[in-house]
Amino acid sequence: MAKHDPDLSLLFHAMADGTRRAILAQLAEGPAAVTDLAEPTGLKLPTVMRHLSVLEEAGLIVSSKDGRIRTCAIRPEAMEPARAWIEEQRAVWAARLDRLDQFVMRMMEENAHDKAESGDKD
Amino acid sequence: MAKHDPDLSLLFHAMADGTRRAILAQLAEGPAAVTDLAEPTGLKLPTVMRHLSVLEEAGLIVSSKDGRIRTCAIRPEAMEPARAWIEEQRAVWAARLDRLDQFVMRMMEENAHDKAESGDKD
DNA sequence: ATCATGTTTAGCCATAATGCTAAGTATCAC
DNA sequence: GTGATACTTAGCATTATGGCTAAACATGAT
Repeated sequence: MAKHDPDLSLLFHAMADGTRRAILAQLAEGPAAVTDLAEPTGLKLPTVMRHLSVLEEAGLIVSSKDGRIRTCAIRPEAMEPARAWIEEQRAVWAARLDRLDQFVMRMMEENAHDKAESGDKD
Repeated sequence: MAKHDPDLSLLFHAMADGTRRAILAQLAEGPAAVTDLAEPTGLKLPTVMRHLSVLEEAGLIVSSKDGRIRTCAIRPEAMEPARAWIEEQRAVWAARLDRLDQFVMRMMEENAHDKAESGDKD
């Protein structure tokens, strides 16, 4: 339970941009070259390059160069920590609700006992 | 399939900060007042207030004021779109792998046929 | 060798994000 | 009312982000 998890911050930050999510979505369909990734965004190449390096530093993609073409590929397993963190919050919250539930149940039972002791004839 | 999904950007951006994730984790255990949320962070109140408003604008928390105390509570269902987006990327990627699989299978079959036609005697 | 193609680097600009302090407002306790 | 408590607002400094252009570099085609 690290208080500051830089990996998670990098991950979420990488996914927090619409352009980068579009790039990831495109790469989910298959590897692509930098130019092919840039075209649908309508942005200039250097700008796209920067997005790509953010994605790569977050571990969400890998890339390799063959000749003058750099091919990028998604690494879907890199999203797992993000998914897991979200899941854990849900789990903690659910556990708390369970405790609340049990608490309420106990209160209701005790209340029933009290009523029974003080006379159930009403 | 909106190209630019501002909600998702807000969500991921809100979760991209360690302090905010710590606050969410604390709130998963139960509602808390602003001061109680500020204390473990070591940050000043105005700074924490800002983090809280980022979380609230993303829909991740709600808050209400009773007297001079503002109580914040998590809204775990707000994380669902983020979880769903991650899940969809995985699904698209998995579907692509399936297609690749089938492609390879077909290639292998055709290759087998070719060999059979041109003579299967080794 | 020359030229087109596909990045890559460097540097600039505008805006947004994260922290702070100082001063304000509202409520509760006396 | 006075003072303490719990935010809230305003404003400022620093750094990060997201876009651009212009120029460099590397490779493939002629």
